Amino acid sequence: MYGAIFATHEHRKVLPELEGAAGGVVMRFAPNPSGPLHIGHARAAVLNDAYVKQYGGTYILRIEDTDPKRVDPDAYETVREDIRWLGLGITETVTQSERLPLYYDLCRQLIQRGGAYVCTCDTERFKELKMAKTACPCRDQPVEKNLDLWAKMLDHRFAEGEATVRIRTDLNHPDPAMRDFPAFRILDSPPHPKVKAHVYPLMNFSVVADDHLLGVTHVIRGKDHIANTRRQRFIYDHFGWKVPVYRHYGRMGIEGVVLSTSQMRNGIREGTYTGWDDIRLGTLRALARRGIRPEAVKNAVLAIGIGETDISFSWDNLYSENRKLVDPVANRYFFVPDPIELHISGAQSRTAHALLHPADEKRGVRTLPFTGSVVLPAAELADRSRSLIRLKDLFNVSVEHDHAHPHLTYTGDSLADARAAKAPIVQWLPADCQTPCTLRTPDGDIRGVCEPVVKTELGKVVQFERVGFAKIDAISDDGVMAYFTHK
RNA sequence: GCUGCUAUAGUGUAGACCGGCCAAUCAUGCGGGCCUUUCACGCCCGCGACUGGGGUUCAAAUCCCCAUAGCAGCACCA
Repeated sequence: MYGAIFATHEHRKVLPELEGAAGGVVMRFAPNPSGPLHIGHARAAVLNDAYVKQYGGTYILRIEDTDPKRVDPDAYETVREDIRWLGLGITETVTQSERLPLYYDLCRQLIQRGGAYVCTCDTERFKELKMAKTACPCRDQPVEKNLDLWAKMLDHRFAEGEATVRIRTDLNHPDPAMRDFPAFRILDSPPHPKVKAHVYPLMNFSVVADDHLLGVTHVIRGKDHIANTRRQRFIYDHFGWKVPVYRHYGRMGIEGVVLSTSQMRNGIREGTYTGWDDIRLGTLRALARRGIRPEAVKNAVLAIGIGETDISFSWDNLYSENRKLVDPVANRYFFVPDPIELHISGAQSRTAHALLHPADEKRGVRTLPFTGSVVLPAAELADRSRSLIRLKDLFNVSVEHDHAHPHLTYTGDSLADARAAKAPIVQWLPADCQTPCTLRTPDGDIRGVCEPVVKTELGKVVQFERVGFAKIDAISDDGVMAYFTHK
């Protein structure tokens, strides 16, 4: 009977079926190690994860680090941590920079098949030809020459920009983006942090190579990859490989936070942000720091699904998911923002007991010794029409405003009286039993005081009664630093 | 500009492939009520949408066409 109290009876929508998935799937999450994961990554990561769980199979983490310009050496570990936090069922991990020889070999095979050629044209020149649907001179070189040029590329006989491998597609393709797109490039700098190389595969090549080599059966990715899917099909066709099943979800707008890795990095360097977990950022670690549970992120993302429509991410929905998780477990405490200290006339000293959780008496109580004076939120006294206030778990007081100074007088213990008078029930703290507490919100810090026992909740999410949920972020001589989670 | 995708309440989502059971689902949000020593949780009630216009049909949110809007791609990034 008691077990039912916290049960959520909501039936979760299942994701739409994927064709050809009945016998199990092989899927992958393929981030680029340029920084920590954010909500946008979480969508791809969680959706793929959910399908692997739904059909059974393997879930590959593939680190796509084939662009040394966009690799942050720290991100290899950062990404792993974020994935661990999300609780993804990764069964295998591969790193593309360790697989360069594989791509080189496949490239040679593709050239032999006539599916690719080495182009030594100037970029701008090629672009003009492409727009004019005209072949560049390199396109008709014999296979032998292409193989020779490819060997020279690997031999570092070309400098950056002097040679590139292109996939032979269809120069008359109506979409210029499809026409003989590049597959390998030469990069003299920066050096790759993990491997010594100068010839790098471009995403469309390495992705096809790995999806095939790793046996990936289904790919869920954003619709910004639709053109890539189409390009990749040319490579599959050249090799005669089986194409995975693709699904492209729509663009997701996320308001109020910074998601751009470069913007975040600059902001951190310049001191605008305190770090990757600054609450103004949309990183998973920022959410974690604020007290958002990974399951809430998962649930919110699954509810969004894989629709192709562009959507805007709803913080309300995420908060709602998180509240369901956190409300049953968060202990309750008093936090008095903007406190003003007042003496209460006519009251005897006594000790108040307040439940740590209203639905679970067994968890016990907090004790608040009242000795004559209390602090109350200034906002509660701003309304001068209020004549009666109940201090939660203590007693009722009448309020009289003598000019700017409110005077409180004890009027009784009866909860019924307070209810009858429709008196607000507010949080308070004994004047001599409180700890400074800062509540950090996206709109700025709120200074106040909280119960001293909050110090025992370090790292946990609590609920400040009538204020909202907060994660206890740090304890110091200055008091408690709490991060506002949501109402 | 070229190529393509999408269009259901404030937000997200179901229904659309196989027209009728859809005067359109669920969640969130908002409003009201109940419960309650929190403005939390829970429960109840309510608000709120098929982008527009044509067409096909006995019947269209669902199929077709046009318009409009949004988005994506057109990188030697992923």
